Amino acid sequence: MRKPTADAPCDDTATGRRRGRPPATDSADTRQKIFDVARCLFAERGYGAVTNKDVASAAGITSGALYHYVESKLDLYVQVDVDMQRTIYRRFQEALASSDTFIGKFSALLEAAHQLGVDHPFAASFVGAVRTDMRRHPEVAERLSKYSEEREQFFVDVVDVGVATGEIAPADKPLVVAFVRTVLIGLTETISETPQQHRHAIDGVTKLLRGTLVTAPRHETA
Amino acid sequence: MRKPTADAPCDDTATGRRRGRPPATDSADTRQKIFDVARCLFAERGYGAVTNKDVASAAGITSGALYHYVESKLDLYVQVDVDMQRTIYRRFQEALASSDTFIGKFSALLEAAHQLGVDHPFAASFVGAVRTDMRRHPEVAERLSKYSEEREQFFVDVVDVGVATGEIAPADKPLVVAFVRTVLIGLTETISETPQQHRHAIDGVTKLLRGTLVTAPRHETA
Amino acid sequence: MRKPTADAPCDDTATGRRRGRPPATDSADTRQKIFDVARCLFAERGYGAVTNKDVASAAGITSGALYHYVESKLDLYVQVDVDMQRTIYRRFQEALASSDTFIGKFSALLEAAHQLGVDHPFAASFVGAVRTDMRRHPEVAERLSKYSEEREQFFVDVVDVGVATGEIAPADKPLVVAFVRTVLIGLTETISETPQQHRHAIDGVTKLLRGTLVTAPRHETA
Amino acid sequence: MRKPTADAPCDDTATGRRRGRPPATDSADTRQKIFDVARCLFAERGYGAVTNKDVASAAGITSGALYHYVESKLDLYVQVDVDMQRTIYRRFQEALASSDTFIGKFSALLEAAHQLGVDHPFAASFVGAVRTDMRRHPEVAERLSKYSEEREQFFVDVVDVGVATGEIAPADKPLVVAFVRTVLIGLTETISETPQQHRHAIDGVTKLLRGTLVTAPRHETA
DNA sequence: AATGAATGAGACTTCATTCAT
DNA sequence: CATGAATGAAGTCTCATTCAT
Repeated sequence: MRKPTADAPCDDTATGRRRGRPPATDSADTRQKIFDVARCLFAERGYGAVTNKDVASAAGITSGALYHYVESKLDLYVQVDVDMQRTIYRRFQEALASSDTFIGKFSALLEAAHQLGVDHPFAASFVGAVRTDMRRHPEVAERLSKYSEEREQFFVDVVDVGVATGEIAPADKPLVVAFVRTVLIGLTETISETPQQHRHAIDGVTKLLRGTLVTAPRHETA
Repeated sequence: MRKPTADAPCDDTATGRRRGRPPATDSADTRQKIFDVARCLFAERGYGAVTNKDVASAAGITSGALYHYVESKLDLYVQVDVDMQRTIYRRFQEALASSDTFIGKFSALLEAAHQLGVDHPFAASFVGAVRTDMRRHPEVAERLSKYSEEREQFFVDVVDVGVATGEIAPADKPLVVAFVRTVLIGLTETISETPQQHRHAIDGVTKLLRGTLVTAPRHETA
Repeated sequence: MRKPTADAPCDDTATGRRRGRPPATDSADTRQKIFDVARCLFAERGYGAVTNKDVASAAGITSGALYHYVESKLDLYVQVDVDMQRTIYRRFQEALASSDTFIGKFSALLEAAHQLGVDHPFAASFVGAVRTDMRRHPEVAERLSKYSEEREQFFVDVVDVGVATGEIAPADKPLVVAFVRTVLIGLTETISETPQQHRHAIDGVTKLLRGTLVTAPRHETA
Repeated sequence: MRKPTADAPCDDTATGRRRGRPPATDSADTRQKIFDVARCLFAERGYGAVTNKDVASAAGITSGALYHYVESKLDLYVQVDVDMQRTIYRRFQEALASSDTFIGKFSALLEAAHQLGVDHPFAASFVGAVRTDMRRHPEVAERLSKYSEEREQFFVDVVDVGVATGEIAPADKPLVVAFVRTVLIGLTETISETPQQHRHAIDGVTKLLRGTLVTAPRHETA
């Protein structure tokens, strides 16, 4: 069983090595290492600011050797993203299944997002990086556009439940969709900061939804 | 009066200069043009993906001539950011002054953010780009870190008002700070999309704060 | 008036130089130098075996500076070829105009080919290199295919004259076309060797056409 | 009996090995396959544009395994060439023995060249590739120069026969040597095209030698 | 005999920056 | 003030070759 190394910081192991095949090498290990460090580096610095050499030396190989595993830097990025999607969507689907109401589903979603950040910090911030990289690099956008469209539909589906249960007035639907989207994007963007702050943000949203975060001021003045 | 060009898309071509060399090739005009297009380009593609040549040719000059106005690409970025800060903070201070309550101030803040997006679309998304670029490019972070710290304090100050007015329980303060921050970041990230969606997100937050966006479901099931 | 430097050997001038713009530089001179050395190097070693650095340092610049003059190595190659076509076709058209018979035209063509080799040795052998490079590098073939089709038609046109004058039996037309083509290709391939041998080959063909090169053996034995 | 695979196109894919590891994976089979595909690939694209991986995968092995059979890419190329020389010279010597006159020998030579092209199309165009590769790659030239000198002597020997039989005036000897060489090179260069055109070229040369290809025009005008 | 992981040199290309004019 | 020629560092990618297995 291969241990999940996703949580480790992006190592920068550049061990000098001689020519031919290194002894005791497991290809699957190297592949895993590459994807782990790539996820981490892309999450932190984005597509453009990460070089092949960065990835390779963090994975303990040379940049030429990367090409035994991926066809190009873009291909590496895409594969990392596809991996992510799988992980995230499984968790999110489970979260959604845990309740029948909008508030329940949305809270579970936030909770899942938080837990993902705890379990796989780079995975979560990679998702934030992707949105930015799609705007900045046309070649990334082209390859990932189909996935991002799926993601958008996701928000709408959750809100539709709220309309069905009566929690949300049909006229408010666009407002809630936009709100959900804004909050999830905001959370994604801040996930790489302290888990404590992230926790706070989620609790804030949850409390606000239940109407217990903010009350009318003692004396209205404006 | 120089017309505000911030709203124009980042021209990617020198305007077809009719009638030979324009008589009013004023250094100030060129300077303004450079900053306008730089703001726009940096907002759309970030620090790393914009080249000096992109900026220069959109401003109608060559990349060598840029160095008459700025010391380096980084310097240009920083100056654009400083310009932004001034514009934004004036508006935000005005917004804060318009009310004495947390809800009032926060709503005004969101309104100001929205209006900024309408008046200067690139200015607003530039702010979002800066946060990302600071994470991705250490040299940017180093130069802009002092401003971003000020920004953080801003959120805290607003929430402190809510604690003082009794709208926010002292224990909830970190939750509200985190929430405010998350929403504002989420809004900044989505500002470059349709104004309508942005409007919806803001209205959603406002309604939610007032407790009229989401209600308990007709029949609780989970 | 710029002197034709095409005849000079491919210089390998690598003068160390400091950063910015070098003093007393004429862009047209550098451009001319680049094309001259490129023609020469491509002629000698072909598209694949010539590096940008080879061309650049022979032209006295760095390989990055090449990109002020051409968009890519392929583009450089194509431009050199286009230059060549012009020179060659002007000469060949003049040669063809000098006579009304097939033998006259063909002899004049061979003479023009020889003179071209004397005047511009690299130009002529570049043409030979092109045929090979088109076979070896698909990207070259794609860009130059239209020119090479024109060239083929050329041979046919010359032979058609011979059919019209009665020098060639209509049934022999394909044989003569193939012969003309074979000889011209053979000459192109050997042009980079000594001019004396080239001269001999041309004289041999001419004499053969006039029936005075080879006679029946004194006593036929086989 | 191993079937001659020289006529097959250069396979670019390992044959789908059905039924697991073939029992007769004979080292000699693999060796033959390597040389066959190498000859074909080098003939089509030349030394520089063929990679070890191209050869290996067309032979159904990996590029590392190539090194069990040859010491280097250059070594492979040289060995293919040595193989060629043997085949070609045997045929050419047979052709020369079939007649005692220059015209007879030269015609037989052309016929042998054509037949070689029909029997082993890649073999013949490989010879053309070698001449080019020797000019383009010094390392190739160094290894093959001794063979190419032998080849040159060959032409002289044939012509000497013609001088002895009186078919060629002694003073014309250099012209005929150069002509023979030009034609053979021209034929070699065009052999990879349609056999029909090749046939035409040879018939054209033969007819021309016998004085029946081109006659004086009906009315001389120039 | 063969694989396939890995190296290291070198290719093409981009780009921030410098500087003579 | 502006151009545009040029550098040099760096980035993506290719490839001949080596070698543990």
